[in-house]
Amino acid sequence: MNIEETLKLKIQSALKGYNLSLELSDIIIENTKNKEHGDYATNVALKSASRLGKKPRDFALELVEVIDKEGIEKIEVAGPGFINFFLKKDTINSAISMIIAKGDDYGRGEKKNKKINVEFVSANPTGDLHLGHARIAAVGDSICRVYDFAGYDVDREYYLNNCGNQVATLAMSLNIRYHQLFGEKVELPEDSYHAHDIIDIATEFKNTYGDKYLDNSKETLDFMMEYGIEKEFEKIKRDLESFRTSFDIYTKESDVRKDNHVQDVLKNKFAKYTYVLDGATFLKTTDFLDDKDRPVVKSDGQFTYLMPDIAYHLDKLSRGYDLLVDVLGADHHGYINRMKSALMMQGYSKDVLEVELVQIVRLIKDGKEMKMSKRTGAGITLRELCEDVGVDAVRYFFVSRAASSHLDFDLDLATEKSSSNPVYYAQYAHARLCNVLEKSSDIEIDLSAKNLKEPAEVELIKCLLDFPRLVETSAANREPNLIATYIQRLAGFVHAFYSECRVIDRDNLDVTSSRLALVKACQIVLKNALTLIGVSAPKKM
RNA sequence: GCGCCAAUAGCUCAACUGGAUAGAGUAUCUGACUUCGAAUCAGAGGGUUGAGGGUUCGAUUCCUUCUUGGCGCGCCA
Repeated sequence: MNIEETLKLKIQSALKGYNLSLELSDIIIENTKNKEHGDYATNVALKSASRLGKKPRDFALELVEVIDKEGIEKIEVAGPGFINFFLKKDTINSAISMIIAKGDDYGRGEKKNKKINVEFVSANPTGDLHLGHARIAAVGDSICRVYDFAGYDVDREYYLNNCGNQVATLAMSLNIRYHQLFGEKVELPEDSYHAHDIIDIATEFKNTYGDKYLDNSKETLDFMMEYGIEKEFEKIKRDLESFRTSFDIYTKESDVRKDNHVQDVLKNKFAKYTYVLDGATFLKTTDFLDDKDRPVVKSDGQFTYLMPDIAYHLDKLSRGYDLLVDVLGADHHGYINRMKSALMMQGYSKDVLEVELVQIVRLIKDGKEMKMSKRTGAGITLRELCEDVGVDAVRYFFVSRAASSHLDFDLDLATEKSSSNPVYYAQYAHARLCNVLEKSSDIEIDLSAKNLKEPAEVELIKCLLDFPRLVETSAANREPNLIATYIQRLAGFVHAFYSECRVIDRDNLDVTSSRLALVKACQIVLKNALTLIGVSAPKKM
């Protein structure tokens, strides 16, 4: 049981005599920003005084009388009616042994028995991943890590669009590049993929098959499409892997479409919500959340992207998830109400799908915005980014910003100043702690940590105690940036402690062994937090 | 025109989801290595939280009207 829980219980039992029926989760314990306000504070008196017809301050004073004071130095009422707790040093210090005992599991939440599917990246296999995908990958992967650590059952999924116009264009581009390699004077049309990787794949194709496929037949194009998709997708997976992002499930659009499944879904489940106009079939999404009805079958008989996508989301739900999360670029926001409407047609709540929008990243080079485009191949790829700036720095950069924040990525600044990336501040703190532990390996650690009393030490311990709650909040709101902010704060306290309190002092082993316990606890928490956002915790730098 | 997202220190971003004196980094200035790693620390300056109105004990946070910017508004995905 941690300190916050204990305080909540004390408050709850103090409230028993009043007719308030407050859940434990309604009682909010806050960290104080100011030492004069004690270690922790609660606003219950402010919140509920009016329901009892009392003045907040008076009610707070009443409560203080009946709260169990064990482990507490003193309780004060302040301001409009805050109740401030000043804890005994032992109470705070005792947290350290608990953290060390839990180790890698410190901060892990209890099992929630909630199955969540997070789909992210899902980029078309028509070219390299770029800057925007990097942000989505960093945010999506971190969300999954936080979910998992907080106690949710999470599956990471990638939806591979291997049907439709995009991949047909890929085949066409590949075919033309292939012909060009034989000296033919054919130009790439404007709307094909111009990036260099298509030439690489065409070259590989030529090296494998020679001139066997110069006939421009439909069979050849189909074969090239298969070939191109496979090569592109292999590349994507490899790049994501080196970005420390992996998936549990890959679903291909072709599998969703298999055996006329999409036709069946449309006919059997959506017939009453469709109508035909100008030869196309429309879905009445306006009956639910949308502002326009959406075409699901084009007048040429082909599905639009939406219909297989709907079938795909229904498939995910049929696998037993309590919640679907799609992490999408903000330019897809129009998509949300369409999909939710379709799911609602099948009786699902609109909340069964949550879409996490990640704002567009603008690439700045030489002080100017550089438009990224898969078609022209302009921009910077995830791979180049990792090579130039480093995986840790890139991930940290993206995760430390709220997904909703619009941000500019200045390439020159990122490469040139990568050494001033805040990630190194945290990693350095971790390396310093490891160094101390290594140098003192012969000294016994005092798990009771009874000799800690300096302000820098107390601040640090209280920061360590925040971690579990932070994990919960971060997961519940899908905000991994909270973890990054926490890491900065913790690293700050660690550095301050390091300079103020010398740890290893062989003439004073009592204090040394207590401080070593604190050092160990900090090292654990820092590492756990960094792992949550996919950043390494090095022992040396 | 309609919709979604945003606007906080010179710059890049926070603010525990409605709490007490709005905080970090960076940049500028001043100090600190004979000691566990100076990729660090201590300190200074820097704010009408885009503007107005509302809700209440209390608003950067919620509602509303503007302003500015980004992104959408296809039988593309």
